[in-house]
Amino acid sequence: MVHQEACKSVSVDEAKVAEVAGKMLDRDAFYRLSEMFKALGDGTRIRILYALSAEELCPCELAFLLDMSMSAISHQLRTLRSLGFVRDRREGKNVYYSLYDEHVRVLLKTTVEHMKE
Amino acid sequence: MVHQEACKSVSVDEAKVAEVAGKMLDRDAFYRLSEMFKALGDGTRIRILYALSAEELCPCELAFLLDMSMSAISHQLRTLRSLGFVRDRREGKNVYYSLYDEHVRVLLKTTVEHMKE
DNA sequence: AATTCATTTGAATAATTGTTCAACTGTTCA
DNA sequence: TGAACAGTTGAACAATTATTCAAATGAATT
Repeated sequence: MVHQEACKSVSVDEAKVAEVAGKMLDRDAFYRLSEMFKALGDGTRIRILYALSAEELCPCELAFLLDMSMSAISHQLRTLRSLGFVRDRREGKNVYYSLYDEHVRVLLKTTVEHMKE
Repeated sequence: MVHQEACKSVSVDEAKVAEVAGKMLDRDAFYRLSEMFKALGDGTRIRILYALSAEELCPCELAFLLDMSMSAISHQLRTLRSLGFVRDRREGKNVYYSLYDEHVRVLLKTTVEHMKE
C-alpha cells in the first residue's frame, strides 16, 4: 500500500471507490486482456492478422506482401502463435499460417468498424 | 522494395497475394488501428479504462484504487485523453475523468467476453 | 497574499520490444 | 549425399515507453 497516501482522503469518495473496486476483474484477467491488446497494438502484427483474415499465407508471401524480411515476419508470427491468434500448417517446404479461429476475425472486423464510426 | 527478393518467386502465389493486397487497408488506417490497440495493451491503462467504465473518477481515486502514484496515473490519463478514450471535467480542485463515449465501453465489454469464450 | 491540496509536466531511468544479422533446422529435389 | 530453399532462432542494437522524482500549475481556503 505504498501509494495510498498519494492524496488526502478528503477527496476520495471511499464508498464509490469501494464499489468500483468490487467490479474490477482479477489480476490475471487484466494481464491476459492487456496481452491480447498488446499483440494487436503493433503495425506489423495487425497487418499480418488482417492479411490472414483474407487468406492463408506463408511467411514468404507475407514478407513479400508487407515488404519486410522473412525473419521479422517469422518473429512476429511466433508472438501471434504463442498468443493463440494464428495456427500453422506445414506443406513441404512451406509453412502456411491462418487465423486460429473466428474470434480473431470478428475482433478485427468489429474494431475496424468502430474506428470508422 | 528492399525485401521482395526474400524468397524465390516460386513459392509465392502471386495471384493470391495480389488479391490479398487489394483487400488491405491503407497505411493510415493500419496506423490508427494499431495505436488504438496499443493504448489498450497496457495493464495500467486497461485497468483505468475498466474502472472508468463503471464510474467517473479523479486521478486521486484512481491512484488509490490501483495502488499507484498519481503522477503515473496522470501520465497514462494524458495518453488516453490524446487518443480520445477519455474526457475530463474540472470541479474545483478535482478533475474527473470518464470514458469519452459508449464505443470504448462496448469495445472493452466485447473483448472481455471474447477472452472468456 | 499565503497556504494547502489535486493535478500536471519534463527529465531521467529502467524495462520492453521490433528489426537486423548471421547461423541453424528441416524439407525437397537432383 | 549434397545443393537449394523456406523458415526459425538467438544475440545485438535501436527505439519506444512506463514509472519515478522533483518541480510547477491551478483552484480553494484561511
